[in-house]
Amino acid sequence: METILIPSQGSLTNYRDLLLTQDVMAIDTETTGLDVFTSQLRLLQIATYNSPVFVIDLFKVSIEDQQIIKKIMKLNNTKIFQNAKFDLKFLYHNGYTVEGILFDTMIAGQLLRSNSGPYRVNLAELSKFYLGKELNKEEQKSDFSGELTNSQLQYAAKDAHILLELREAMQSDLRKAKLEKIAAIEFSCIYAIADMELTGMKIDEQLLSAYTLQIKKQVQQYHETLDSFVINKVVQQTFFGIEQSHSINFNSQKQILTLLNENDIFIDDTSQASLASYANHPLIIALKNYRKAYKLYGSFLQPLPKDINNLTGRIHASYSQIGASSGRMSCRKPNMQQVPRDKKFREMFVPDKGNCFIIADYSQVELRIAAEIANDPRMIKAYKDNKDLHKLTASLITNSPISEITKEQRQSAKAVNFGLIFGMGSRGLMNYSKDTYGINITLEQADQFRNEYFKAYTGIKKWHNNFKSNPPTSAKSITGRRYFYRDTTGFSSFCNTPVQGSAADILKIALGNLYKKIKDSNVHIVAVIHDEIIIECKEEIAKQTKKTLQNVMENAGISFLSNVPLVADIEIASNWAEK
DNA sequence: TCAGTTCGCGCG
DNA sequence: AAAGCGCGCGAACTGA
Repeated sequence: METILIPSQGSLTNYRDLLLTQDVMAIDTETTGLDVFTSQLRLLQIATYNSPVFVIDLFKVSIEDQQIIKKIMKLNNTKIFQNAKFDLKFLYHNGYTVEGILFDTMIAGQLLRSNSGPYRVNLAELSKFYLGKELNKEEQKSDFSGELTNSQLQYAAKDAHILLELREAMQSDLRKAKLEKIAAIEFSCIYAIADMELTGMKIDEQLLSAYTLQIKKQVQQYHETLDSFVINKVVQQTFFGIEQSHSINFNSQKQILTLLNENDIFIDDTSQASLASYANHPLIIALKNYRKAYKLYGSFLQPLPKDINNLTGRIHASYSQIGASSGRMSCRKPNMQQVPRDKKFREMFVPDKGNCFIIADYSQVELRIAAEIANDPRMIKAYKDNKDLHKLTASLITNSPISEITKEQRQSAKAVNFGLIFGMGSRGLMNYSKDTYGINITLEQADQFRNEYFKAYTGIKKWHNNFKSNPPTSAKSITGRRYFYRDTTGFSSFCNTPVQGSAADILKIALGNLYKKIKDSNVHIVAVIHDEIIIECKEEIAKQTKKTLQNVMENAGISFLSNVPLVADIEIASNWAEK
């Protein structure tokens, strides 16, 4: 492997034509740290098939060469990265716009991962597994902020160079496994995700601190209420000796259980399901209130300030593109996918001045997909006719006309639809009804519900029966994403995984297509929550952007769903709560 | 003492 | 035979 160090061994201007005519290039970067806002982009390595690897020191590169790099990055060719999101964020943040078709070896590794495949998808592991080559990882964590050693430069070049070979091996495996479609989908939305993380989401800090204070008080209040139920004051042994405590730890399930016993409540654990049997007991009510308030305070409000970036004043959450085995994304620091629905929480998330949000989510996308996959005639017809499936289900299980279905009945049917399709049993249904709606039904009634349900939805019933008689060892989503089940995987997972995964596939198609339409404008994706996309743009272009988003989302399933239409509910909003 | 696990619960 | 699924996070708990 030959290398050319820029600028010490020459200028890119000497290789201009060569570089600008490459159909395929592998790209890697070295940075002084992991955080794009506080670290610097130091090295850019470009490997191609018919030239040495260019290792460019961006601290020292000339203006002319910077211009050439910009042109290279904008080439509409195939660009190979290992974890492209990381490099893309740094490149964009440093003024290098990247275009072209991506091939991400990390994402490919995750898609190809099987029972026999590598569990980890770092470059060394992929190289070992797909090429049988050991990669020295010694230099990976080295410091790239000062003078660079020869070996640092060599390893940097090697990391880019190996990607060319790796892509060939992985592409062939993707083809063999019929994973090319889903790979193209995953690759297409990396740009969107990188842009989303870089853009971040603004939070109104004054609202945050005011609300934090308010909930903190609430926690104290409920704590005092709980205190009043404590009969035997607890003596706590601490590291420093014995301390008389006037209270018990209400976060401790063990201590809570003791407290419940003292108040003549005898249950096995303190989960919501167990508490439900005593739903009207003042102690249980107090406990539920306390837990709710404490959860809001401890899990969301109190830790949130540390996730606000000092430099941008925004929240730049970190998404894991294939975070769930189903194919869904996951999100952390903070997890934007679990921000409470309470108005007070979501209204803290706001666009910049002069901007607005456009918030869109798919209407019942998983049920639509289940209808398609299970090929259920009644469900398909309902969706084709744009009927309300929840009302239909309510009508079927209560044996009353759709026109007489109450709001509450529809709401319950919603849970029934989701629960029963994904394998919930009668007992589960009974508990769910009790926990969620406070509706006490007997096991027999739940059983009756279930029977009526499957009498109505014959396709779903057949689909289920097939899993029962022939438990699968693997499965695929509508785009061909693969699932390999363990021996312990059960019936409900067979029902759920391909449906949840197909919904994720469709959302990712939408993301990829959306990015193509907005990349050259000042429109940015700021959050994605499973079936929901939030974008931020100037108020003046809100209406047309809304149209774009809606079209992209509703058309995303066209090549994979032939029997059910997709519907996106969409709103222009001045904060996240307005939906 | 501390890393790893479990519970409970927020979201879809 | 019976069975909703997928995450991340904080706090408590466990085990060596």
